[in-house]
Amino acid sequence: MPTKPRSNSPAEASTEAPGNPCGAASAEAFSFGGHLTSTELERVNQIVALRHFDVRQLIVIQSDIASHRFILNEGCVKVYRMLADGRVQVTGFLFPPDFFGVAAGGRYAYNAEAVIPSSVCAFPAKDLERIMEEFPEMERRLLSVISNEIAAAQDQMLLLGRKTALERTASFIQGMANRSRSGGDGGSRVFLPMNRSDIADYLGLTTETVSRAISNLKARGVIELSKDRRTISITDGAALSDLAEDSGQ
Amino acid sequence: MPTKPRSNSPAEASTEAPGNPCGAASAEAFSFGGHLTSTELERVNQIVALRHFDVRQLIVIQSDIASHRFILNEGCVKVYRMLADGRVQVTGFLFPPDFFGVAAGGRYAYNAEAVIPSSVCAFPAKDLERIMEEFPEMERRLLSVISNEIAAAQDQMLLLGRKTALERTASFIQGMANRSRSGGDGGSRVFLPMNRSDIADYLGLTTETVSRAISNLKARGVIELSKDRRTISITDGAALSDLAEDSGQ
DNA sequence: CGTATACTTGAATTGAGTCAATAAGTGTGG
DNA sequence: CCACACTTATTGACTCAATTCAAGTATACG
Repeated sequence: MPTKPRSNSPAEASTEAPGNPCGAASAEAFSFGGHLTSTELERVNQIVALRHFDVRQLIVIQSDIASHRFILNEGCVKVYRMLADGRVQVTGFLFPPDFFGVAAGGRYAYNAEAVIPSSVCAFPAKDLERIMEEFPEMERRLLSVISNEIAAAQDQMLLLGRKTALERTASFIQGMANRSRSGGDGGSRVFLPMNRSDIADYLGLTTETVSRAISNLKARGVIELSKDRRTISITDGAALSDLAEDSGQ
Repeated sequence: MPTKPRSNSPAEASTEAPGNPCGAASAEAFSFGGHLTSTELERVNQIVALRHFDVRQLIVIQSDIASHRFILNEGCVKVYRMLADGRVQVTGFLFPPDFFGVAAGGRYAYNAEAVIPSSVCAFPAKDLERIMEEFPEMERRLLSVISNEIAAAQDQMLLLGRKTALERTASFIQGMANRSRSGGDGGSRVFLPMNRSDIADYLGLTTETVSRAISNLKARGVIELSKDRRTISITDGAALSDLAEDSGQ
């Protein structure tokens, strides 16, 4: 028996709302809390299906017809683009209860792949659209989610275009810390579910450079690394912020 | 008298729809064509105001309260972020009839500055919101516009994270050519309203590197430069596409 | 316990940046 | 129309941050 049992059965993933595999995730993602009647919520539940994905399994493929929209229920997903010769740029990491599957011109705009075993709630795009027409509240919330996504994309462009390797790595660690903080976790301990190669592809660097930058931060006394090197403790948050240079944010 | 007179008076900008300074721009941007009654259109016109901006004049400032939304009526606008030490990343160039002024958390997520003398239609955000509640059609259209913006942002992340200077420059020229093509212009001649420094800040390079890349493309016989170096003729579109590596698009 | 995978570290290379000079284009005023 | 200044763009020489190539080490896993 593995030390960290993973949820691979729909039964386990649906503990929060029996009969609705995605209750918690969908409600949280669309900020329904109290805004939908049980009838309305049931409407959403009718069309949702829970799907499981193993590590490195593709969830959506760029340029495929965008038949579904998704909410990440458990795990971590990387969103990325690829050039013909194999160069990869990860444009974002998703955590529960992130929404994805946005399309441009009826087709998915990116690849999405499970970074660790993950489960997602899948909504047929057509059904979701119909429900959105009924509940404009939902559409407005989606607009706000996507607006934030644009702001994040612009931050990432600034990082990729103008920051040094050390600054990129510091920004990444700080960003992950902010996410897990809002997710309820204590604060200065950050778990990184993705490997160095995924981080490198997100930061526009190589694995070696990411590794060197992390070692550099460790040597400066800004962070500490766990034995498995996937958990980072921030020991000097001020220094990390300085390096990250998050001016406007 | 200058050879290319610019429209600096509201009167000249409102030729298309007398009494409504932004008729053409707002209708086109929201894809109303035929979908709004004259009463509804009038509602939009009531709240719009035309504003003029000189070269390098700021239109919106990052982190200011996002009181207005805009549609570019004439000219060209650069959207950018800046680090504390002055490093700049241009996240996009806007052309008529692009929409901008999207906010995250009630505040503008970026700076926007006129690249050439420009005019914009300004809508008070509150009024626009109210109108959107009345006409969900508009909101859905905005959602689609923003979705495309995310796809473009991801393309740009791939460019900034993984493409060489030559590939970035080729991608930029091809992107500008696509824009002006859809804008009605013939095809292989592209006018670049922005200077090399703005291009460099968009591509995550320096002006020198952009200049070298353009010279390289010229030497390869892919493009030709006009005397004023702001108009590019694409002489080998296939070679340009190969260099740009626009896999999925 | 041994093998595979992931990560780190070192040395050499290189693409883009920096610094510096030149060239071309624009605008002004005589 | 020309001379001058000013801005913008190009080109060259050198530097450096990050990549590439190459070991080496640690951790996970069967």
